[in-house]
Amino acid sequence: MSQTNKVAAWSSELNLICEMRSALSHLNKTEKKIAQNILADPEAATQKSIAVLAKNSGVSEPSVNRFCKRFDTTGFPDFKLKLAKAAVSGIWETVHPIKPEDDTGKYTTKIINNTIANLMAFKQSVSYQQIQLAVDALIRAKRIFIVGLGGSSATARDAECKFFQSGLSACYPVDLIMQRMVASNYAVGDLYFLISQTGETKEIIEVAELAKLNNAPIICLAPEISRLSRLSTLKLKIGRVNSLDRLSFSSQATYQVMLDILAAGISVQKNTTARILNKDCLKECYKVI
Amino acid sequence: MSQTNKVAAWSSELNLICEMRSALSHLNKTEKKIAQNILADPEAATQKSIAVLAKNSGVSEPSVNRFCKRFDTTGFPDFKLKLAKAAVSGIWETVHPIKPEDDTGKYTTKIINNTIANLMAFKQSVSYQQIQLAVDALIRAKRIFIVGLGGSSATARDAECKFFQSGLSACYPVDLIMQRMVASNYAVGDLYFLISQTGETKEIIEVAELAKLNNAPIICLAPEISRLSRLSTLKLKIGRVNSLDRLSFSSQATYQVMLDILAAGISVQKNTTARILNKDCLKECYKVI
DNA sequence: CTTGCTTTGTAGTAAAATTACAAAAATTAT
DNA sequence: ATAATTTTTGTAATTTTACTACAAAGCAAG
Repeated sequence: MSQTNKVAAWSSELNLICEMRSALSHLNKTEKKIAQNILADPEAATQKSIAVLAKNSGVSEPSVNRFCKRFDTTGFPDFKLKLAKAAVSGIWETVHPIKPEDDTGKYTTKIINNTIANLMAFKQSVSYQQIQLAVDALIRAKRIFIVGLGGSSATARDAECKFFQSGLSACYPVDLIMQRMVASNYAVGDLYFLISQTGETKEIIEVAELAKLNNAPIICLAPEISRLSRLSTLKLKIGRVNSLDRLSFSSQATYQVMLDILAAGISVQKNTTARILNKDCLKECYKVI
Repeated sequence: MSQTNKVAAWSSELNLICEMRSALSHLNKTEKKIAQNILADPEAATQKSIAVLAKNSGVSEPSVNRFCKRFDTTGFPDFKLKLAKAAVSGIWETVHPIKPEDDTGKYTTKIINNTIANLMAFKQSVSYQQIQLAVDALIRAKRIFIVGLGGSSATARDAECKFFQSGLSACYPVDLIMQRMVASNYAVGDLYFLISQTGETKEIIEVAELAKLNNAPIICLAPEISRLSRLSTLKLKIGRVNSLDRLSFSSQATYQVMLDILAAGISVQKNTTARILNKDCLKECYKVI
């Protein structure tokens, strides 16, 4: 049967919505009607019965049922289940802004939820390859210089701690003059790790440009579309769900998590794990901290 | 109906599996049987019919149906749908330790999931009253001195930024000598905000003791059972899900979120929101950063 | 234009979920 | 302790929902 082959071609496992999208052009008119109806609002489709969906699409119930089975599902209920799973990522995209009239409980849960939403979005969009490349570069580097200004200065300090704890030679020069000095005195083996929430701050771009003059490798933690990103060799992009709304910094936590990931990667790759996982050693570490 | 009230208490919005977990203790035996059966393998439960699930749990079908309705769903199919959504994220699971053999994808998702798990736990355990008290104290204070050492120094810096942006006079003295100076020169209106992941670091306890000598108010961000906590006037405790395992810092993000919450609270309460929410002003801020 | 194939819909069937009601258990008052 | 009341649980019937078999319509090739 030619249909069975088609099925194999469509089904990929990961995301039913994506599958439907990409299959759309290969579908005949009845199937297309159904697909379009579902894709118009997948979330809503998960709440409908087969009868409603069939009527809305202008086709018969068995057509819908057959449609479902072609997407590697056992039937309509199973299809809805998989559709719901696929739609999940979208659910987290709604970020609740904090309002002046919110009470303590309200803004507290909102902030936590927003942070979780950002992390979920991050989980979807994160590129393992980029992380792998960054970890490799960090381990290979003889010296790592971290720069972050204003709100990102805390993140920069955080990076310094975490990289250092993972056994790398990381340094975060606090003042701007030192930062410029560091950037313009590039030596082979140096690596610049630049952090910015906007990727547009004048001073950090200056630092990047100075480093660039020496063809130094630059890793940046910044929005994808930004001047800083364009100047960098390796971009660790973080898709921000939330708006510019300053009352919810929730995307900043994502930056921190990215650092956690890099630190874990470094430790794993350097096989320093054994030493680090040792509890006694841990307590030693904490004493120092 | 007392049941309807119960429902309100359980349902939270985010994750059905988490809700079930936390509700477990308030459930009667029939409900508990069902809950445990589902929680044993939520993914599998989404594939079962109400009849199978009822039989497996050793209860009747209507009991399962009633159980579902108590969790803010319209019935069994809706429940399964929400369960599938919750199961897809994989975040309900108890923290996964990072292993040396983990590949990039593995440790990346593990760290993100762990962080989310920590945030979920935090959401459950957080005390609005404590936050309210902390916000009040911070606003009332003439000067806020923040201290954090080692891994917490980044958090301290973060606190400085966020409090300052919310319009408070916050200062984070970087070196230990300055910290001691600040602690021993208490003036009326001063407030000490001490951060520590362990609550046991010698130097920060020293700072706390110096402040204590002058009967200064101390807010601490530290584990509940710790020396630092005992020395403090107001304790912002953060329940940590994860172990001492240094490879997953995931609890640190929770500290940052706590700061976000406090900053939001300060802004909301000071009614500075109008100014801050103004986009142009925001861009100005970012330029500076 | 007709034969054979594919696609779509109708009607009936099976399964699943829900409701109404009754029995059992637990709680309270006497 | 026991009867009365409330709550909880289960049985059986009902309703809804999804599926299957089959027939009609549409389409392509001979």
